[in-house]
Amino acid sequence: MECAGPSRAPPYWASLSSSPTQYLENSGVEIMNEKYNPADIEPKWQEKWEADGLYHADIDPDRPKYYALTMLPYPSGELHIGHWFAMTPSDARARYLRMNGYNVMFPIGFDAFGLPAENAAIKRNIHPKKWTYQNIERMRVQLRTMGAMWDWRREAVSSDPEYYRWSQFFFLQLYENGLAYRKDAAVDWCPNCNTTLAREQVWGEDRLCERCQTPVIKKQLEQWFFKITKYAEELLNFDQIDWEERVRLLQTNWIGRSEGASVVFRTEQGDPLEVFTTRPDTLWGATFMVLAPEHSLVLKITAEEQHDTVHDYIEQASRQSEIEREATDREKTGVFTGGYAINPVNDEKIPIWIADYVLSSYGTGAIMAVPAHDERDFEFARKYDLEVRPVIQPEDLEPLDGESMGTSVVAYGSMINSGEMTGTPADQAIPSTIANLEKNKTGKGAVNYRIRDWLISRQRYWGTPIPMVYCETCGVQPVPEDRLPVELPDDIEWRPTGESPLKFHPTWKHTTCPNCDEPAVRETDTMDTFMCSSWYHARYLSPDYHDGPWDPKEYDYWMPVDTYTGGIEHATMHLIYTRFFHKALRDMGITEGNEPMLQLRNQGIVLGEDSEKMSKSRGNVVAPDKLVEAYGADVVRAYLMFFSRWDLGGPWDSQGIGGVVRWMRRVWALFTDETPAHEEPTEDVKRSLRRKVHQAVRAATGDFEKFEFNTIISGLMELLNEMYRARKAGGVGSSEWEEAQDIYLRLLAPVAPHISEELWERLGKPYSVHTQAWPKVDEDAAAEEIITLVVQINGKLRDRITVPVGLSKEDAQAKALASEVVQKFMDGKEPKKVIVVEGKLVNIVI
RNA sequence: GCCGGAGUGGCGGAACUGGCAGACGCGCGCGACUCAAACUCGCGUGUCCUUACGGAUUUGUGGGUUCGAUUCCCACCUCCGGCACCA
Repeated sequence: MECAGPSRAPPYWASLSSSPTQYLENSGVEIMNEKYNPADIEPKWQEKWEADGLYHADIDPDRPKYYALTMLPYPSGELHIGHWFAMTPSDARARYLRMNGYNVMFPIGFDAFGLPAENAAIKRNIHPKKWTYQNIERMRVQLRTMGAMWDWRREAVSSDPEYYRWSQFFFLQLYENGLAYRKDAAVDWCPNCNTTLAREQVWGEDRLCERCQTPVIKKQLEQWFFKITKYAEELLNFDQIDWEERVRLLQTNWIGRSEGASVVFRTEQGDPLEVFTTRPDTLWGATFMVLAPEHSLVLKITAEEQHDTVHDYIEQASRQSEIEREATDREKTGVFTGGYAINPVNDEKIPIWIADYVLSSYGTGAIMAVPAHDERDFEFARKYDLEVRPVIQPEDLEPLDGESMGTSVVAYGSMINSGEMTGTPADQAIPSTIANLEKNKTGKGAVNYRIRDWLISRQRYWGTPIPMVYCETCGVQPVPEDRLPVELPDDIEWRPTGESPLKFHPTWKHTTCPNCDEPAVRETDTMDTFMCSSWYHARYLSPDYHDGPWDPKEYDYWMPVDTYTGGIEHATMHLIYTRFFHKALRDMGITEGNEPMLQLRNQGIVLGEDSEKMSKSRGNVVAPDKLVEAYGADVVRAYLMFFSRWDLGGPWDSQGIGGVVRWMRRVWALFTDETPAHEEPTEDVKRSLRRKVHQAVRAATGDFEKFEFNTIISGLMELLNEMYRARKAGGVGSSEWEEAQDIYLRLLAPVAPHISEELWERLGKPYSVHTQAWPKVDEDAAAEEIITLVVQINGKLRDRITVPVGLSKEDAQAKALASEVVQKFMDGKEPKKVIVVEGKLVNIVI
């Protein structure tokens, strides 16, 4: 193999003293009857579970259902360690719930449409379909090595015609309900992906394509949108779901609700000119208005003598956005239109400007400019020498002067220079102004949202065709439901031209109008793949169902999703789309309930050993297949749960996994070594073992509920250490020992399904450990009888005393004061105060 | 600029409701086994002082509340994430 260069990180096993395989072979524990060799047991059990249908989940009205869902993978062709990190703890938790009596469904499938397939096709001249389905084949094999409890009968692949036919069906439903519409607009375009993007797919200040990190540009195009804005308010409500705070915040910020007022100004020509403002209390300070260059009234209001200037500016603004995204310097520019507007609150005539700092896509595309109280307007006013008139006087500031102020004042305060409203105090200013506007019918309280409608058109081949037809006489026509699916043709040429490849197919786009039967043309754009993933959780329920997107019987039983797990990077994409989709379909009577997923938890990212994001070019990619080969799936699963907090993720540590290898080997050794005890265990040993076992059950149960997988593993490690101690003290063979073994394997089962099944069988217990009940805590057994009380003097730890549980405060105090160490530190002084916390400590204040 | 999160040993991390900080693991040190190594097992391992016994100190920094603060409050510093001409 060729060396990739000096910056390449060593492979993950390089720090081990030998190759992974040797590492395992050399590690036999002497006392064991047989070495722990995952390769001997893991495939064996995987085959048996599959043959037995152990993880099939079927409708069972007698058991509570539980729908556990992990985000479906994109079939890139290589299962990533990130997939393992996301999926194996989710699997463990699904198993835990199953052991708790739930009828748990844990399905899997593939998000199979998308750009990488097409890019691979262009690069390597392989059909996107072939590439995708080959990858799916390979990933099915890889996924099986996890030993997860997938119900493979539920597998759905979003690029199957039987799947996307229903994506098309939903498109039509949205269309018919006025939630899908076509609009000519300035949209985001990725010049590398050669397609438009949804606003959600443009990231950060630099406006980079979410997929390829290329700066996006603006293009004026006719595109399809979904009216997600209609649901903005409802999407802000998370009352019915248990989603992580950070996701709720991301979505809330993304939706960006602002409260204020809409105010209707009038142009000189008498046209209403509506603006949105969050500060109606500053209305009297509006000294000019600004329209976005694209605003529909611009040409009408432009005065004769300003025509050329305005025209040039519009021209320049549109060219600028086409060539380059927003200028980095951000110097505001604009021109006077020569037109004027009348301020409804004081009938004042103010000039109308156009400027590109006003966005056509937010609010009404027009603003009232109040330079005294808005930073942007202030900057603009000073640049073009426009009037600055303060109308709000904050209490703690010197009286404001428009001529001399060096910056705008955004703070609240009492109104000044505001006609009849002058003198209104801060807390009244906004509501009073709104009331006034409403009384005069010149405005009203209003709410605006930052979120934009979801642009779903993509100029690429490998996606769901948009089921619409354009007819010269009848216009835009939906494809009738009974003619779905509109299938993708296989014989296609991929030309990275920036236009949809379907457009260049010789015959595909030609069809007849569903309305008049005359020749018509198909829509050649395909849908955003987030459309496919907005409803896959429901297709999983019945992937082979033909009479609808899903079998209503299955839907009624399984929905909604009880727990959804996946990456947080989808917070403002998939996770917001899927909520919108569900709510839109609910309003059409297709889905039930207000939310598709009740509980959401997000894992962090596994970084390379160099703490950088894993990437082929950095050479820091950890390949799960190699890890499984070297250590076995159980070890990889357990290590991924153990190495960090699940919600945080963190750098991979190839040394650290050794600790989990050792633990698993010690588990194996303890359960397979049949050396009889040499001595009888004391009652203390047995009692203590039982206590530790039940305390461990309590801890593991709580940790599963809280998604704290790292402490589940550490708890199991501790319990194992405890069992080794008990064995040394002669515990083997007692009934307490047998209970400990039994419970240990049940606790281990969700985490390490193979070794626990193998050892369970070796103990002669009935197949399968995975259908056993999760152990119940015996509170009496878990209770402590003797505890250590901490004795503090002035809050400093001075002594520890051993006392029985339930010792009275008086006795605890007496016992603490009697301690020799305490006597020494008290130095003959009398205690001023003694605090006794039962079961915890005694603090003596002197 | 706005919104949010996080700072605990050499490292990943643990700590119930304000009550023994550092569980568990990695790494490191010493020892046993071995001709030797690896593996495995045992012991130790926050920092400083002390030969030792022991003591002091310690959860980003500075304050506050409290008998007692990693935990609550205030201010600040650093790092991370999101948004950003959103009126």
